[in-house]
Amino acid sequence: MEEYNRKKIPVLAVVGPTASGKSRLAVELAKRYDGEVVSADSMQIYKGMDIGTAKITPEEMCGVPHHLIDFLDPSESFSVAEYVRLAGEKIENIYARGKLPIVAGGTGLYVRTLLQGTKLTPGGGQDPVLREALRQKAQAEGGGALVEELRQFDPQSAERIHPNNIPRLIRAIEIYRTTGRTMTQQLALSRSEPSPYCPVMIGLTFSDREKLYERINCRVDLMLDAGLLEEARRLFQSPLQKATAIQAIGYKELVPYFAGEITLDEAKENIKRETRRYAKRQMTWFRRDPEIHWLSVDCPGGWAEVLQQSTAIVENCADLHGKKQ
RNA sequence: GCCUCUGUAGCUCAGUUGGUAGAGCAGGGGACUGAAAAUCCCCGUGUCGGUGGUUCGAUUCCGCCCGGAGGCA
Repeated sequence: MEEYNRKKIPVLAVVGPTASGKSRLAVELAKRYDGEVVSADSMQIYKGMDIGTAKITPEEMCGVPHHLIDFLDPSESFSVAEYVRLAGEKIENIYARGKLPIVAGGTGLYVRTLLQGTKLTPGGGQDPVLREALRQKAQAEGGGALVEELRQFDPQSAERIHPNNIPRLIRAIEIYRTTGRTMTQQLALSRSEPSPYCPVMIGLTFSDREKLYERINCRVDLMLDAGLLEEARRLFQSPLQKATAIQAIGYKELVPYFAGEITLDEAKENIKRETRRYAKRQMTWFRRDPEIHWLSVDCPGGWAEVLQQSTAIVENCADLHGKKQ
């Protein structure tokens, strides 16, 4: 077992809800342990979306190399599969150079899929035409119709996915139609190989949810002050269509304001509310993982204590910091 | 000072011809394998302002007190 783990790549991961200080902690730990940061954030990948995604600035990076940030045009779509592939390459490369890979980000799906070593078949079946057809079918006949269609070949998924969750139903059908494999089979297949990583995870949280929300509210105000409106205007000038970027909180809530349908204050409140809900969903995602070492950002000892605890966690894992001897 | 209206969930309000109450929003919990900052599921006990009285029983009726809003002086 020990021998087996040796082969795995040690990875430090910093997760948690938005505005909890992940980026900052990742940089601190990278400086201390000669690491490089691999972002796990589905929106910070986009160029030109800096303020609204709270993207780390070059100054804040303190010279620590950051990967998978700021490299894609907002009109391009992206997916977990691409993320896992790119992040895997980065991690291997960082490790090969004798440095510590630090995965930091709040996109639970990305973090889990990457670190669990989920195997996603290359080119694994996307069919925009089929998607559209299924979407129309759902609209005309309801989600139940998709459930029935899915039941024909994948009764397990038909049972598992709620009839109202149209995108998931579409995806389950799409997998089968394009690969010949059912989603159930695909899930089993993707878990068939052990993860190539040996992750140590630190989760940042708040003992008091209100504190988190105050921080979020405050940060949204700062974003507006920093020029979020201009950034959003620029973003919506380009044709985004169905790109991932239009889902970004902080931007999509401004659309009705630009259209003159709501006031700026209303839009601002909407951004705050959506961010709060997002943070809650992130917590749900990460809480489920028993491997995470949780640290409270609002602990009595403050940031210094968080840092101290974090280093204790790293020191505790020989693979992370002792690999160079 | 007098008169009228009003005080019910964090907020805005329903409601109970007297048998201790329910919507929307906010909020909470959960799911999550190719758009995930997305998508979806579940969750409503609160001194019915306080205090006396009538009553088998009061949040509901009556008195007084306290807090709002308006009107007359």
